[in-house]
Amino acid sequence: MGPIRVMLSDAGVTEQQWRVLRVLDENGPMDPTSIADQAVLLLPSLTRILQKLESKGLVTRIQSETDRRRQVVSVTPEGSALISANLEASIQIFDQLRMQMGEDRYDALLDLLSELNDLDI
Amino acid sequence: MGPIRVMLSDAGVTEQQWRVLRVLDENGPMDPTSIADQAVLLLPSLTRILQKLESKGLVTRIQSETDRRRQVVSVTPEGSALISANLEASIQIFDQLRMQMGEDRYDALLDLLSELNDLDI
DNA sequence: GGATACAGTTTAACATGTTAAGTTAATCTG
DNA sequence: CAGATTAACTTAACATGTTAAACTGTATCC
Repeated sequence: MGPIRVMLSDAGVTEQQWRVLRVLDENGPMDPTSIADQAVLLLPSLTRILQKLESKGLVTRIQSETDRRRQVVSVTPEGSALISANLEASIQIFDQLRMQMGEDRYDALLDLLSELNDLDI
Repeated sequence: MGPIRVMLSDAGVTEQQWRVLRVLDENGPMDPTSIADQAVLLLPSLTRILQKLESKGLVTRIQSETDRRRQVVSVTPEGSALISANLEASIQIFDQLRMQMGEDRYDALLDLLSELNDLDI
């Protein structure tokens, strides 16, 4: 189990749940479609993840008033606490990986993966 | 659904099942641990995949005589037929992707992913 | 204004990812 | 040689990936 997963496992969330929390933390309240896009998740996966996060009390969902098909997902104080308790360590772990691979190669990898993802083959 | 998945779906196998078949096709009969290593799959996943492939009649498993913990997995004639019926098209699809990304970038991506995998973070 | 198409999510079903625990056979050690 | 350890898989349990279908509001268009 990689160090990230160990850390998150201790915190009680999975990698994908963590990713969703971070996206919300960085962008503020937003709708599932946008979250899925930024967290690189398909909507059916996100649906389940949001249900889990909601049952854990880490996020809340409210129906949009203007368009009742649409939701707005927000982080709860508990969710914020979990994020700030782990953000620093999470960043350090990825920085360490970046150093291990070499910054250039690490950045190149992210670029290439992003390019591949955009090709949507 | 990407073109590879479309093709394999028509053939009745998943990407992972296809990967296992190709590894066996290239190396001949081999044991699950080696297959898992070459196909980049964890053993529990491979166990289920081999069960599926066996139930489809695409591979057979026999217990090793010298070490009865160990198995030897082989492709059946039906498995070979499926491989030769799809190998050419499969290669073309990946060649096309390689061209779309540019050979250099495609090769670089494979290198970097392999490097990341070896770091086993 | 009602049938119809479209948008945003959710459900369902099946396959794999991931970790821990279980099983059986081989090997090591005192 | 008996008991402990290791090896090779398998099972189990839970989470996500992936595709198709369903569901519920909104917008459209004759």
